[in-house]
Amino acid sequence: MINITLPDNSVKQFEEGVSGLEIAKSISEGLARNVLSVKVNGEVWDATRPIRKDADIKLLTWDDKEGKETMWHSSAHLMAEAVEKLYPGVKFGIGPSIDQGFYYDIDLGDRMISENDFPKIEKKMQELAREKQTFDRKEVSKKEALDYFDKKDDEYKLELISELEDGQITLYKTGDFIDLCRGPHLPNTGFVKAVKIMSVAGAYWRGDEKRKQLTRLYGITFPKQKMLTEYLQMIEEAKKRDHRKLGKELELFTFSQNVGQGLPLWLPKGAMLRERLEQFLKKVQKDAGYVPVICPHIGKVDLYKKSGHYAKYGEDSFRPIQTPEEGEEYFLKPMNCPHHCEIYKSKPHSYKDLPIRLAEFGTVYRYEQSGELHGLTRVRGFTQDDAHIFCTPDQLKDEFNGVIDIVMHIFKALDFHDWTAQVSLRDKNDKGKYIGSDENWDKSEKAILEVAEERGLKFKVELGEAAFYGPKMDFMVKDALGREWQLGTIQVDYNLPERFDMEYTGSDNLPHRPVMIHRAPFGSMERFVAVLIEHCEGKFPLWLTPEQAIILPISEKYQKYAEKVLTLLENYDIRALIDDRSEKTGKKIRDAELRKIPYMLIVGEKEEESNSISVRKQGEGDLGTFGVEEFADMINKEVEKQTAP
RNA sequence: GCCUAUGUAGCUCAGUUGGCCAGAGCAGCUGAUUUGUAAUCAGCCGGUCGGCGGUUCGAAUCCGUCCAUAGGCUCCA
Repeated sequence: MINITLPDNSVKQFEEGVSGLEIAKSISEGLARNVLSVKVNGEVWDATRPIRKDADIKLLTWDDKEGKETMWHSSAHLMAEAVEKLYPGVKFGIGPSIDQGFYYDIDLGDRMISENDFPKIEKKMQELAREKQTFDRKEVSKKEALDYFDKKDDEYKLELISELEDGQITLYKTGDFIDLCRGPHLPNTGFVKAVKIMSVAGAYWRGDEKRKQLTRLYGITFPKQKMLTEYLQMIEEAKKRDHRKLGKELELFTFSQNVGQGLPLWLPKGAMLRERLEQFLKKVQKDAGYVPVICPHIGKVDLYKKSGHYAKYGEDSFRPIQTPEEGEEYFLKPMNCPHHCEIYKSKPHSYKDLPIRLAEFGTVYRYEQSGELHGLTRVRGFTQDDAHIFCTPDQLKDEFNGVIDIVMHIFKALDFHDWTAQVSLRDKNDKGKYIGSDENWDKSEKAILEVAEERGLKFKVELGEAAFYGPKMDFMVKDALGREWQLGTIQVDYNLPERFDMEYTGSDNLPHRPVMIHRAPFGSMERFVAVLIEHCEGKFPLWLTPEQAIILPISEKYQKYAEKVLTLLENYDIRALIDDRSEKTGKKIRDAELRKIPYMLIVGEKEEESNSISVRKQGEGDLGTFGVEEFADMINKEVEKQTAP
């Protein structure tokens, strides 16, 4: 007999070799029907795998993250089995579970799969699921594994096996399909009740663009049909928040094929919104001791050779511009830092001057690959809310903290809660990717980690994600469809001060090297506005929205009164307009609701007589009658509250 | 850049065995209506069917190519 400890710390005795599934059955049949896998001493196992020693266990169901992973990973096998039956002779790469579902990378040879083929794959998967095939685990030697996949001529599995250690290789067999796999898996395929192939895409083998491109099939499965329906509905809802759709509908920005790919055109309403964001940050920065600078959009190629950017990105940039005379080449600036370095160098500095914080909303141009462009989140011309802080090594930590303060202030004013900080460090095994001394890297990486920990930030560390010149902390936020984007960024740089030979005179009267911090709390105005649109579904906070109120006269008779109200509101700095069309009030309300204007002010006979307005709030309905000044005060108080530090 | 799709009026979308002057709703314009909390009525205007080339007696429809867009891969100073 062995002792099994359940999550509630109760201990039960079972025969040696009992499985998670059998333990579940001993508790209740209902539970047994829902157990997908089992966590044994912290490791997720097949629910059918025998447990031979005392153990802490947790039975995993759909409600557990690991339960979902088991379901989806097994579904990847199920899909592979279906594909192998429908397309005999195909070879398989990897097939993991992901955040929402799973995928499998497949080498189809000369054949191809398109969306039209999804239904028959889904049908086959459902057929196989109904057979309740078991996932049979088998521990094999490396040689056995290699022999099997060699016979199958599957070079991808062979490559994976060759990197594994002998003695820890397992195969899983489902129906006729045998796969190299660590597991765990479902008790049987019957747990999969709803199946949907989501999309097909090309994916390079092992993420290397120099290697073969395989066909990646994305899918998702559920233990209930209803869950699939709900999931698909949720995606449809999320699409309504897509900034590309709302940007068009709300007339914020557009693109023109004649201007070029990835070059956004800000329409008046979008521009007003963006300007307000910029003014907001400018004020915050002024209070935090930043000073403005302005630089041109081009700079000599030599400037970027000096900074090191040319060697790294020169070939992948827009081609240089040439002067009419021979010999001089200029780049469209892909970043502002080299210019700001030259500003620092325009005069000698004392340690008493530092820190110096140079800020600029600088528009930059980068040649992004065409397949990467995406609405306003990934573009070829964009404006960074950039600043460079030049400080002494001793000041680095305080300055870093000061920048985080600004980022937090912005997130609060815009009601962003769902962000994570990502600390990107270098990959010490990939030295060629980075420039600068190990000593400086170590120093700056340590500083960032200390700050993150001291502030108690929710952060994760990513090795190998650092910029080529230094480590960084990025603030990540998800878009409507769950894709993560980098917004704010703070980057430490010991490299440019070196390359530009920047100095300050210390109290010891000797020259010293300053440290540089690149930082952009919004990141880029384009991307930030995109994420903001999705975040608030186009219903911007009152302080930001281009149109705060719309006056709706009941009929032309009240046009004069509407104009009077407008003038009053304008005196209170409220952004309002009048809908003077010859339409019924219901129509005007409907249109204003769709334009997501926060307040609708209805004026007719009643209001004119009592010198008032009827206020309707977008999305909420009638708020009752207000005096105009009373309403204006209410609006201005709300705005003040939203932007308070 | 690569894989797979898509591209018809300002917007959303009909239009497939290739066949008369390519349709609808919304938006816009004109007129009527003078309107009370999510769509008043009528008329009108508006399209090189993404561009170019080809097959065909005939192409929005079939083929090629380029451009743009979407989902992914790679990349992201």
